[in-house]
Amino acid sequence: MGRAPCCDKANVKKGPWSPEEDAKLKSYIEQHGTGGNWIALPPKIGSYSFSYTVYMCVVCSCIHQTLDLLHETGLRRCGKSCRLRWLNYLRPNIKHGGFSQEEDDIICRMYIAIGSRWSIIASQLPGRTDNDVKNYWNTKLKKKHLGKQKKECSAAPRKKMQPTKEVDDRGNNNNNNDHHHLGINGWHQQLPAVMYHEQEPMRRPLDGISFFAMPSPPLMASQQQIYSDPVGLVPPPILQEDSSNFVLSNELDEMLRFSSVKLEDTDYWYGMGSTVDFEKSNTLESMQCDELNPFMYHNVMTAYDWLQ
DNA sequence: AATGGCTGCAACCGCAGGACC
DNA sequence: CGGTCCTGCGGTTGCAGCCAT
Repeated sequence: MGRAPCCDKANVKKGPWSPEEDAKLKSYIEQHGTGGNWIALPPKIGSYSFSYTVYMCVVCSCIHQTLDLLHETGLRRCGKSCRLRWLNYLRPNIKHGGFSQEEDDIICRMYIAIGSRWSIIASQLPGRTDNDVKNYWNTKLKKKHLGKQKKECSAAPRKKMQPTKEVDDRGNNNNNNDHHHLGINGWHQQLPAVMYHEQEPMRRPLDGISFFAMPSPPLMASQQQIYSDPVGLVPPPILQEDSSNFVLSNELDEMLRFSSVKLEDTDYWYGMGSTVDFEKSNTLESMQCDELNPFMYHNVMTAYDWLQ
């Protein structure tokens, strides 16, 4: 049995919102939504998601219950569309316009650390929505950093890889919209399986971790020579070798304990995709040099050898 | 001035996972 | 405990405006 549609699609308007519709929705939410105390409620995970949940409970339900009224006023949008419009455009304190250099840096470093989890990234950027961040990455930052990488790659030629077709997880060929894409997503499929590990899902939200001060994955000097940072995002390593022990901040340790260090995006610049998962047993703090280093080094060297 | 390609962004679609029954 | 529904999220699309020719 299929899922019931979220709304009566035949009677629901789609497409761009008019100023009149915006005004109606805003006024409706101001009257019913902010009139309640959902914003003042303590967050469950982060104020962000909890607010949305409560908002949807109140507003979506109201929209359905008062569909006739809304119909009379001409606002015939489904709850999903209303939510999106509110979250991405109408809610207070939304920032529109250019991103600052600081925001650039945060987006890039978080993308390297956690990938395309736009809502988490956006939660670190007050006034920005996940949609904004996603669009900004896709239209500006990705190209900006790929451009840098291409320069570096041309300086050090390596085995050519063929990004012949973009193929998504469902096997669809996405070439027909490549004006939006850079044609690199399929590269990992040409690599030896050992180099492409499934990305581990995060074990829990990254609450309590400040990404403003988030350290990048540590690399030894020997690795840095090979696995250099072509996009210029990885700051100098924060660890020091101390009698074969790595000295790491508690923050990094905490981060790695519950998630994984994702090297995928730096890898992408070389056409690789790999994830190093430290989640299982040891914290990095307790790892010996020869435990950690070969683990990371293996992927790098395997990839490097293969590319020669 | 016309037109074709490119870009940016708002909005939609569909899936994953959790809540609920 | 399995089925259904709902919500939030990331991926994708459509289109308006800009720019080069």
